[in-house]
Amino acid sequence: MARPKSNPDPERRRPTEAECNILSILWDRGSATVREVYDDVSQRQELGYTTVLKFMQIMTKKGLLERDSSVRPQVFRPARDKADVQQDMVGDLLDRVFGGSTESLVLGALASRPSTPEEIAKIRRFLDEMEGDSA
Amino acid sequence: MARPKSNPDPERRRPTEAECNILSILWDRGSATVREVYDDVSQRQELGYTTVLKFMQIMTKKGLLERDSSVRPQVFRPARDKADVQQDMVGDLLDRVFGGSTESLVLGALASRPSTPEEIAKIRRFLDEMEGDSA
DNA sequence: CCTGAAGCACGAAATAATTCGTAACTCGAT
DNA sequence: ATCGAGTTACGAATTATTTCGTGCTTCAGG
Repeated sequence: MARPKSNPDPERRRPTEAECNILSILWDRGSATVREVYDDVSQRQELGYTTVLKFMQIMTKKGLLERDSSVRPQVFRPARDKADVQQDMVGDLLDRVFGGSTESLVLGALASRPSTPEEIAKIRRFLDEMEGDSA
Repeated sequence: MARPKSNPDPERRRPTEAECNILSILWDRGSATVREVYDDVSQRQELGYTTVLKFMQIMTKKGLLERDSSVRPQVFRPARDKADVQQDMVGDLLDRVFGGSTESLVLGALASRPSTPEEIAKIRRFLDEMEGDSA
């Protein structure tokens, strides 16, 4: 029963919640050993060392991370640019929850957090740039 | 092994992907029977009737839907406002993927889709309103 | 009242995600 | 060469998600 859904495109795989936590750290550091990621994660979450290791192994298999096994404590780094993945994920949410309406999403984002005038100004500036390019 | 994570707050549960599909329909219609949701979903996805029913039962248990069993084909409706849930979900993504940076998210959203000048104008108008309120 | 089509509840199977334990491996200090 | 601490691989348990099948219930038409 329960025929599995057709194998999803490995390139288009979105990181899960736990994977996002690890990716954030890797994006900040550029690269890191399991121990380094573990120490970082541990500051806000109780999680075993081997759990973090396992995640990073899975993520490597999924193509989210790359691994350098030539050095002794092996070093991992993100396989994709932060901005790329972020864009994929927001695009995903856009389709799944906001019916593709960018305004609704932006509106929701702004409403979900108290935004400072500086942030608003930055967004405005970005809108200007967009129009400048397209016009 | 694998101690389960502490039971998540049922109020703060985010709908899964399949649940989002059904919620979208319910938000559009206001309320609907399983048959109606099934007919709608079926137009773009091959999915059994009882599958849809099961989802809606689970969603009711999770508090995402409310059910009126007093009428014959029972009628379901969303338990929470679309805007509320959307806001929760975008807030979630904001924290998990964008490090809480609203500009980054908005920027990513705009970059992920070709936006029309009309959309940009609407967003700008919304920014105006926000500043008007807070100032 | 009887019956068949539609509705509904329940359980179960398959996959994905989360979390460790254990055991094998590696390497610098003795 | 050896030993112990840190590293890595592997498998397994548990929960969540997705997907139906089966069988009971209900009600409108005869």
